[in-house]
Amino acid sequence: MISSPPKPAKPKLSTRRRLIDATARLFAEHGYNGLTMRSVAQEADANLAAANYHFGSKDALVLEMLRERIQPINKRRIALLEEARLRNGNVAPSAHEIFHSLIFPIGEEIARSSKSRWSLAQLVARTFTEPVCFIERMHQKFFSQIAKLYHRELSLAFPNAPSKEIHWHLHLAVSSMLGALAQHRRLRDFTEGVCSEEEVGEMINRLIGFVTHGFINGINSSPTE
Amino acid sequence: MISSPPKPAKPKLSTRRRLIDATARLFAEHGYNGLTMRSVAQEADANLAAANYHFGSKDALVLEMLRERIQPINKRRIALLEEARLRNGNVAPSAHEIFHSLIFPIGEEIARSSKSRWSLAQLVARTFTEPVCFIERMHQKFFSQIAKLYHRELSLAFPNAPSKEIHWHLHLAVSSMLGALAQHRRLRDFTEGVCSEEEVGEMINRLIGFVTHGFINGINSSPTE
DNA sequence: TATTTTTTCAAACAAGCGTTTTAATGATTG
DNA sequence: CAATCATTAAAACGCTTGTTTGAAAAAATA
Repeated sequence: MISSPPKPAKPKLSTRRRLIDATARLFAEHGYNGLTMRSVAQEADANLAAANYHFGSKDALVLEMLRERIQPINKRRIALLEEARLRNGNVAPSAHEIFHSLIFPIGEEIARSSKSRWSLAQLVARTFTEPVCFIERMHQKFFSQIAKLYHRELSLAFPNAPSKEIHWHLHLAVSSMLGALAQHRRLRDFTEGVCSEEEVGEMINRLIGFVTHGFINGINSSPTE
Repeated sequence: MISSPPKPAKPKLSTRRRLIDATARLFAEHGYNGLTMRSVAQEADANLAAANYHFGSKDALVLEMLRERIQPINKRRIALLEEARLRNGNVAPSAHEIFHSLIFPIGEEIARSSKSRWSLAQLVARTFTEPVCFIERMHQKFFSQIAKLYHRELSLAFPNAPSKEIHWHLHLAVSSMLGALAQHRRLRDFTEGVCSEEEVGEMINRLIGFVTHGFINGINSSPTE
């Protein structure tokens, strides 16, 4: 009897794949400086030299991980904006639709990556709070055009609002989103156990409403151009 | 002719003082892991061993710096709340007054520390985003009672709102505040030069309005108890 | 199967880290 | 002045960091 070779229950992913995933987990939890090549190797069940072999350096490894994680979110944002535009018959999307398209894709990704649920929230937030300068450069590369896009979109939704006011309140809205993502893991402690981190959907929906109202009221209570 | 001994233009502050100030600057800029004892010594123009001599360890040094910087802000918050209560004749302060008391003291401190203006904003924000666990513990120690106080205050202002809703939206408000402080230094980049980090007062006032409206609308558009 | 090419592995490297030590200096007190 | 204390200073400690090396193993190609 020729037995087929026993397939391992877990067909091991490629070393490269495991390295990137381990990097994402550890970066989200410990930040750039707290992430070490040795901890990545251990978490990925790989050799210490593997990461340098596949990516060249720690910087390149983290950069590749961030690119892989962030780009799908940005593409989804643009798709949702386009959807809203079509649904309205080429009329400018509302503030709520705009901020929905900005924030909702993050909730989708958090829900998709079922294991270690809200680590992606931390990851996105850490991208903005990390003091390491090369990450700042990366952030600019990935987000500056998105920022421009949303400013344009909001200018269409609020044609009478001065450009500077839109800049100000978009900045506040984005900052609030990042703050909420970064603080999400402290939700239970902060609320004395009343609210749970499990309710990611709740958080995302409330956050969308929060920044939408904050933005609208800020724009309306400011001098028109 | 006996000349009086030439007084140095800058009467050097105590080593301890210089170490704490240098720690504040470097912690705000580089975070806990990016701050090294050697960089502190250099920034403070002191010997490497001085920090260990005066504070015992890196942890103790950072902790003492945070305590010194944060406690005045919290005292001012409580004082402003008390002021509002007296002004209203013991009637519960409004949401705007409550969030004003929460956020305004930070703007005052930023304005007071004229040099390196918004580094205090980063410092406060970093307290919440640092992954190092002992800082998390410190945060809990300093802020958990403040959080309880504000929840109580908001419950008085919105007697019909369910406690959980107040928890949720207070969390969002605090997260927004921290996000805005953390992102403040990117204001100019984010807005393509339209808004400047110099306008700290502008930022604080807009932020107070932003979270107040976000909070009120969030509470009002949620089911009453 | 023989021969490249790619990937893994253990070991070592120099550099930077927080901390400690020991001696020298300065200030304070008797 | 002498003696005690607090502070500064330079050097070293053990440890961890990112990266490199050279040989072994695996995979791919011919």
